[in-house]
Amino acid sequence: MKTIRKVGEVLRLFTAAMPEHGLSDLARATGHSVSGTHDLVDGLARIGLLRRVERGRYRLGPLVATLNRALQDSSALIEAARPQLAGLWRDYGETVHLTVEDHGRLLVLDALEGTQGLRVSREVLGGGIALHDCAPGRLHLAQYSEAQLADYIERQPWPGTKAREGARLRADLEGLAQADFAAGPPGPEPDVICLGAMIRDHVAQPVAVIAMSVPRSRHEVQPRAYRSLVLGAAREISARLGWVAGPG
Amino acid sequence: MKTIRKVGEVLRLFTAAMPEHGLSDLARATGHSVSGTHDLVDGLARIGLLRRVERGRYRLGPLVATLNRALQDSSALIEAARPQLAGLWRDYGETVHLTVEDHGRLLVLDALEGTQGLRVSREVLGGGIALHDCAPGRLHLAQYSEAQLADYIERQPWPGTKAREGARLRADLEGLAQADFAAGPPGPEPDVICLGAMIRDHVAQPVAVIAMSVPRSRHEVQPRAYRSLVLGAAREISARLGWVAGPG
DNA sequence: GGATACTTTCCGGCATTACCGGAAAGCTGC
DNA sequence: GCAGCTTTCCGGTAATGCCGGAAAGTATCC
Repeated sequence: MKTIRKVGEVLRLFTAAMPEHGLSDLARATGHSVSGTHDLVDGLARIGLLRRVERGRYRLGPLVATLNRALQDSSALIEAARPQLAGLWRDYGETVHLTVEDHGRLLVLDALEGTQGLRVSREVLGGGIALHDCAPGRLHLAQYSEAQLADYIERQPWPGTKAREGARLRADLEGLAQADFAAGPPGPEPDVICLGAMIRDHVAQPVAVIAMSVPRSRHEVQPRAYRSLVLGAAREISARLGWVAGPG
Repeated sequence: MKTIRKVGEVLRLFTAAMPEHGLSDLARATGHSVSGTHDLVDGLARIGLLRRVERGRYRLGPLVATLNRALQDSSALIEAARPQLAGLWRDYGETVHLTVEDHGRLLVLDALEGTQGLRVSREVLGGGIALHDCAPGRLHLAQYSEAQLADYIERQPWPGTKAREGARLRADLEGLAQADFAAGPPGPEPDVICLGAMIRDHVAQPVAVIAMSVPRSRHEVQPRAYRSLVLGAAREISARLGWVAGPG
């Protein structure tokens, strides 16, 4: 894509030492015509990668900061969650994940595999597992609007009637949005229990799920303790992101 | 530019909550064909605005961080210099500038105009003043290689022979590179003295010039004091940028 | 292992767009 | 007011982007 190559050429001319460039400077530096370069930088200014600071002079624009914030924030979310993930992993030796929802699928941002002899694989939430097939995914689905959920159900390759499966899923999701917690076997793994708790940001928006996956045999011994651990870790992370617990 | 508009569309889909996207997700979200979207994201990956993390999945790429660093660093340079600029301005009430060199011209990154009744305008270093016409500019020229200087001289619209003017300029620049200081009237302003000192970074590279502009009548009273002030401010800023004074 | 289903990758033809020349406009200096 | 330079604007044309469809890759199911 020649145009995109030119975009790269032009953007790279903006450095800390040379934060501002005139039009003819850019044309000369890239070897293109002035009017062609004008069309290009005007286009970049329209999308926000550049901004025009005075007649014919340009600097890097707000989209750069926005994209970098997205880059940093996703890193920031991982950084914010890391202490609790590492804490659970160190103290309990179980497999832990940090997940977000991405177009109807689960995306793992961070994962630490358990250290005990009998452990759950970190891949248990990998490979594009369907949201409804795991506790973190059901928590994400619990945040969906009715329209989003209907669309999700419509796109599932279910045998039998979708209406029935959909009703069953809706029943499953009932209450999860408020409890901010879900637990159950992931996918076709009856001997694993995966517990997930919702992480919220400074405006109480759900942003991610922290999950712990445990062999059922260990979970059965003290299931309420596991629930408290995971919920507690999620609250600590949410607090770090600016969430303030309400009266509820 | 339709391609650039698409670039903006696609890049904006990458957020902290959705840092990774598959190809068909991007195509669906933008309404373009899968193969067309593939061409586009492949192009963006080649220039570094995106990066391919696994087959058909993309995240924001290193050029975003690089451009943001350029955005931040130019801000960082202004931030690093601001205390000294503000200090000189507050303590002495004279006009101060922070400048960089930009394709054979002086670029003002920051400026504070003097507060006394008789003051030098902040515009004195504005309007694309030629480098050789002011002290900060001559300091920038002093860092030029012989080839760069020859080219600069060649491009000057001087009456009379360029050889003569060029020789005169070279004589002017002699020693500035080592002294890291220059002073003199800017442009056609015999009643103003502009003093400039070079700011260096952590690898001793010249990055900017701090300049103070003073009515000649005040400069004449204690010229060496002004020189020390400006050089001292430059050293403090350089130290903040990681420069370590050598034995020289 | 083969079939199925889906996504991604690749490639060439064609419609669309980017590119540029040149005119008009803007700005500065004399 | 003129000269010299840069930027802005616009339309014609050549180059490129866009996409359809085939091939390749991957995962799941039987």
